Amino acid sequence: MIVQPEGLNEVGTAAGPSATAADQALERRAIPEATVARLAIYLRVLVALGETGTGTVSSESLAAAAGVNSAKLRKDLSYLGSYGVRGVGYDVAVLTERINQTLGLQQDRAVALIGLGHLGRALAGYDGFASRGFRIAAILDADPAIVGSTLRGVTVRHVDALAEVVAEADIAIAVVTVPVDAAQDVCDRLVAAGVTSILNFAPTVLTVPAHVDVRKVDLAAELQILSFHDSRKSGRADVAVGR
Amino acid sequence: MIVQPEGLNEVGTAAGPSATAADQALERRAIPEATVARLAIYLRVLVALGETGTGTVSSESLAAAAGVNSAKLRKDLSYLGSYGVRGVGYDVAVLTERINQTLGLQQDRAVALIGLGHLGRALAGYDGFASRGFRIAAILDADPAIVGSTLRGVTVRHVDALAEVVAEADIAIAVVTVPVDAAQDVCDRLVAAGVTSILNFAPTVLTVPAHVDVRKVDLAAELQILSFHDSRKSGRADVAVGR
DNA sequence: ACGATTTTGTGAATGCCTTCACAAGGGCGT
DNA sequence: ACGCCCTTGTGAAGGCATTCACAAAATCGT
Repeated sequence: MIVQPEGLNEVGTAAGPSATAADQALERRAIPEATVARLAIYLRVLVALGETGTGTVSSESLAAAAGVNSAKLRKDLSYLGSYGVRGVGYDVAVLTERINQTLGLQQDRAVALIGLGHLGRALAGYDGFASRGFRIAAILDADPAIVGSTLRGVTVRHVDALAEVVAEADIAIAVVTVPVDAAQDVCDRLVAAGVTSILNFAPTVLTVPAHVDVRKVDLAAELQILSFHDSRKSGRADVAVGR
Repeated sequence: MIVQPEGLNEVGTAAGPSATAADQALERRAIPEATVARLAIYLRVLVALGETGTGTVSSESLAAAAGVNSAKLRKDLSYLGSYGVRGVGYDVAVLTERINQTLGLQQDRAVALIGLGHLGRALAGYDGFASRGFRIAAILDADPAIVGSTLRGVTVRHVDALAEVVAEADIAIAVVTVPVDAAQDVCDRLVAAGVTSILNFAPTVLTVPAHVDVRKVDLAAELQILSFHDSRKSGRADVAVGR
């Protein structure tokens, strides 16, 4: 049972009902948020298929591998255009490329990592970022003891130099792993420096202007959601207690 | 989960003498998945308010602090019963307690952590778990070099002992931070051992029986979603390239 | 060349979630 | 006590997202 609706993450983009005809032509139909989230999954499966030498794949089997039903997958892909062949399926290489393009993964992107605690270090060492075109171009922290040290070829800078660092490396995406108390402040500075996308691991709601996207990863909340479902399965102890 | 048991969907309105008191106490209305995810956020805000000594809070200000609109918040809370006072607001302590109860957070829960790489270590050291009633009761890894060492008072066991460890500590929730290739195998073993809720950090789709809940945290996917929105903001370079 | 077979792409139907808008309820001042 | 003001709780409406189900391609075998 896969309990994961839209859950915690929300992107606040007001993509807008006000698209011009030119925009329409250039952009195709607006891609639903739920579809974007799944494209990333399809992409991973496609890359894996490509590595095994698979040339084409049907919506049925691609959907199975991605854990969704095939109608949904086909509808998702239809937002990208018509890239399948009836009676055959999708060309793995072509579709991979098309999704990469749609997600804007063709250029590699400079990412700043703010906060080098346990989690920050773990993320710095996570191959999944680099291998998908996200290059950690800057690491910032507030602790003078680690500023100046080098991690994965990147020198740790002080968070007070945030504006310069962001400008130098042309950074648009930041990953925030600072303590809760510092999160909104760091966030404000990032926004002021021109960052437009933030992945927030601090367990707090960040307030940002409308043009900035925030996605939140909230580990404790994830466990609490599991706890909710779990307590409903086993005996309903909570109900016995409560009125 | 979305089991949707009895047909109590159409809740009798305030005046309606519909369900018996016993029914109310046992079942309540089914809580939408989207609401459950937000309860965790409300809870965090409420706890913070409680610490500042705030006694009551209106839906308007609680909603603002949680980053949602007030109608949504009120509807969410209405699934838990009627705990507000018109003209006044919600009692912070009462509501905190009620959400804790709903999420099944009154008992503390034993969690197993499988995989002690960078991310696993970071999670082991994360206070947010322990402080919310999730006790890391077991740590497992496949590397003989670290099996036997102690982390945060817990001795690392070999992943082959998974079944015994789960049984000993009565574990229902597992956090999986093993490499992709090992994830499905570990998952299968967890399920066989009786674990019913899994938080998966490995970037792969886990296949599980219907009675098991899986939630996935996919860091690379999060960045890709940000990338999508980002590339639509800045100049639309991808569209210029692509057809 | 053509029908059988496969699989896509998509209108239509359905269902879930959010938002609106307001009646009902509760406290407070006079 | 009474009326005013505030805020909840919730029907109803509106929007998205998912699922259904089938016509429209495209291949393959004969």
